[in-house]
Amino acid sequence: MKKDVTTEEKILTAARKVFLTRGMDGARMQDIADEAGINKALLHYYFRNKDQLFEKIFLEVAHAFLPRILGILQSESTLFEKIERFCNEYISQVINTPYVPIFILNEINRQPQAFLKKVFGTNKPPVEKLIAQINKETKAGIIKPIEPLQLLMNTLSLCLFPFLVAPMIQLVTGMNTKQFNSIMEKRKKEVPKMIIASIKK
Amino acid sequence: MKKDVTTEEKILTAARKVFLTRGMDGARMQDIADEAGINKALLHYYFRNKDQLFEKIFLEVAHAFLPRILGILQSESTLFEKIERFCNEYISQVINTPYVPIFILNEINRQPQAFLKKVFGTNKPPVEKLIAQINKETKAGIIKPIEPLQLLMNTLSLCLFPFLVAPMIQLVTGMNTKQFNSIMEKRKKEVPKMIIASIKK
DNA sequence: GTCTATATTCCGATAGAC
DNA sequence: GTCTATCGGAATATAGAC
Repeated sequence: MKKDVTTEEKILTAARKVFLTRGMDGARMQDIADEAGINKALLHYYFRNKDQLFEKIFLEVAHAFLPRILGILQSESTLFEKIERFCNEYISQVINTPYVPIFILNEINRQPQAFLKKVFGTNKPPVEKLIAQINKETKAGIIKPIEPLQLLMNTLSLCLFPFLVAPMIQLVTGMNTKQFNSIMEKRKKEVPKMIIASIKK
Repeated sequence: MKKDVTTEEKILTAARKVFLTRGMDGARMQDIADEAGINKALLHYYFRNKDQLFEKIFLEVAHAFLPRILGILQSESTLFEKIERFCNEYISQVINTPYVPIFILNEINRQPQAFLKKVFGTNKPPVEKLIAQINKETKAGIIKPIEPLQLLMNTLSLCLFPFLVAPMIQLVTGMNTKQFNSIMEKRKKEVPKMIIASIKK
């Protein structure tokens, strides 16, 4: 039995749920308290105010979500291998954290510069290495000429966008979450196939 | 000179801007009043309350954004032509209304069923015809077998997702809006090329 | 640490003069 | 139609008992 969850953990779990689904502006401290099975005062006892509680959740979520992308893209594999691994692992991950993409997206919109600093420090995300690789494989005649940014946008678009519109898709098609996820499982193979086909010589 | 903008128009313009960038929860009536150069009381004089003002903006924005998709997809063209026209026209449109996609996305998330009803009436979006066409062209041997939903997701993903992450892209690459838009201009040709290549026999 | 009760702030909405 | 002033409720935050 794991009955000894600390109050702090209960709060964080509840806050994660509420913030992810409602966003900073839409979330109410009362909702978080209810979800955690405690009262509002206790929230302030553990986390001074709403901003700090949100910050805690945001950093945790963002760090679990974003750097993982870069880890794969910076490895020593070939470009084709990277694309395959990325699509596969990232779709797996997002299946388990469905509300994260839109949450992150909204934070980027709310304050782009603060976002970048909080998530990557003062520096920008390190994609130079990947860009160099794309250019190198182009010159080597392995892939067709393509702007690295376009390739990156294609990959992220095809992996992430469906999750953003998942509620709509499920509503229109009548699918449940399980069925939707199995659609996304298929994309783990189809997306890299499509991308690689578009750049392979 | 077009100095005779009515107060109502000023309010609607201001409200559109504030709601699009901050969302329903994040928007303040005071912000809208400031943006319009009037005071709060006048907002309530013209539009009873915040909900009604939001509803007005939402319907206007959603109707300009969504049904246009279906218009193209329901026409009498071949599938390849539809894909080309859709990407071309939709990217053009979104270049002119950059905050709309994320705004729509958040509304879908806030209340999926209400959204569907408000935008498409009590019925669901009429995509049966398109699905039939895809299946027909598959049997005719024109395209490879593909689930219609996957094709639809691919197309929407590649057209829309880049706009959702535009703030981040601009921040990381140092591009301004004009430069970003020219990237999207290129995609008008590249995206349909990529999609068609993936299904052409 | 956890609660109840209360203070404080913010924001949508209304009253009423002009 | 437009304004200033103000109300009233909701949400965040604090005080203080246990």
